[in-house]
Amino acid sequence: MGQKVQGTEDLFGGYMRAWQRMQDVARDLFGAYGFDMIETPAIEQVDTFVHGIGESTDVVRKEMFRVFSGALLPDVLERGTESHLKPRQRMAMRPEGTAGVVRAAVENNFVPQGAAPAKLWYAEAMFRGERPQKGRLRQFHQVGVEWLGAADPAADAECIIMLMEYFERLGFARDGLRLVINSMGDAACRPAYRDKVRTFILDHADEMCEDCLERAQINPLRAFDCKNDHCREVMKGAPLAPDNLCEDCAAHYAAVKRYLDAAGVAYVEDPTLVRGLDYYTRTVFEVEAVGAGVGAIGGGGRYDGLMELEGGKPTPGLGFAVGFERIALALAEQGVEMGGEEPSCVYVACTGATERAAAFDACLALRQAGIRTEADYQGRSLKSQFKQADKLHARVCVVVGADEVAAGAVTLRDMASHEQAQVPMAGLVDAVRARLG
RNA sequence: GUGGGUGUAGCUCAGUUGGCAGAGCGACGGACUGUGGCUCCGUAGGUCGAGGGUUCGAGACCCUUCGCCCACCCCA
Repeated sequence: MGQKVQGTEDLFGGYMRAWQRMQDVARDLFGAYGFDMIETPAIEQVDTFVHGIGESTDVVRKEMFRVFSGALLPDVLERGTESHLKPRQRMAMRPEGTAGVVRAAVENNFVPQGAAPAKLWYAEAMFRGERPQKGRLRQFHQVGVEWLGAADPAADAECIIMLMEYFERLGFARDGLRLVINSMGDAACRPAYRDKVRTFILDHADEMCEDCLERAQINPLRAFDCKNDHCREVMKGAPLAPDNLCEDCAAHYAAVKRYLDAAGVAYVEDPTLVRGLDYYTRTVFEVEAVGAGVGAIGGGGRYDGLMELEGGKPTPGLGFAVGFERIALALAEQGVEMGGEEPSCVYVACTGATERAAAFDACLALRQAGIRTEADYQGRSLKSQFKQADKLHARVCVVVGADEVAAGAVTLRDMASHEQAQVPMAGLVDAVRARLG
């Protein structure tokens, strides 16, 4: 009995085609914006993620799959610590894509001083040790982009515009999407703002839930996300990020909004939008499919300090990631099957063992011409071969019978129109091509 | 990590107070011997998630265990 790991899925059939379509559309669209594809390792040193994502985040604290070789694991278990391990022996499976790409950019010097920005996109599996539920798996797939070396607010706007265009090309109606934006400030103004929110929570400590009191210590901004109605009510009085931006951040945010307005992209400003990863600065955004009930289907923002955190020179950056599984769910709920139709083919039917060799030749010729060709390998009757042809969505059926073999020909049947004609074996490929249009 | 639900044919699920494992769909074959979709007829297919227990007898009751789903937390 096969056993897969909890919260993982096999990708095949229409689901596989959907994932490939995500990538095909990304290649076309992101390519037009000047992005090239990159693939980074599925395992990285733990520090790559810890530095980038942030020590205080849930992703790092409880959701990362740690990787030890079979030789190291007993040792780690016995000592109850990994502190004796060398950095390269402490690894984790990537829980998101940005940290690895930024690490790659640092190591390979993608953005030398004074150079044009590096623009990269990826389509990869991510791993998080959470309990699975709808739209949340432990191995899931994201398409994302990272744009390193661009400080211009136009880059923020272009990123968002490209993201919305991407959703549209995948089959979403623009009014079925909700784009939410906010600015979280930068190293100059965020720490002070954070402290203000912490102070606010502590001032209202007797009214807040325990989780929020813990958040006040670890990451106070996340109290805005609390599901507790009373906490939400209290937090309405809390200081808001956009009101606490330094001059530069305020100007940047205003410019981003101007560009979005100019491009006619609708957005909702949510001064309480907080993203769960620590590396974000200034612009953050999220997209949800209205009524899909799967959470955000994409999100991202600017991370001007991340290159430095990963050991590089100060370099601005921004990007986003979208979740394949959630997008597939959300589209399905809107009646859009992302995987599209099953492929059609040409079916070669033969009447018996004597004609099998000629059918074999016909198959090879068609396949060498790049035409998807199927045939019977179970000795079925001609009638049931036609049933098979129908199930396989054959547009043309090539019949190889005794008469045809004797005449050095085959019969072509157009499955939709029922038209039939005999053509010489030598002209098979051209005749089929003509039928397929 | 916490809480709830569920597991019977390829799929969706019935299965009464414990008494010979079922339906629909799908698959396969056939309806005068070289032609599909519709219709009709027929056939095959199950370690009832696994292990143990109670019983003359367990899919059902008890214990254990595993898988999966949903929700919380968090996030894509």
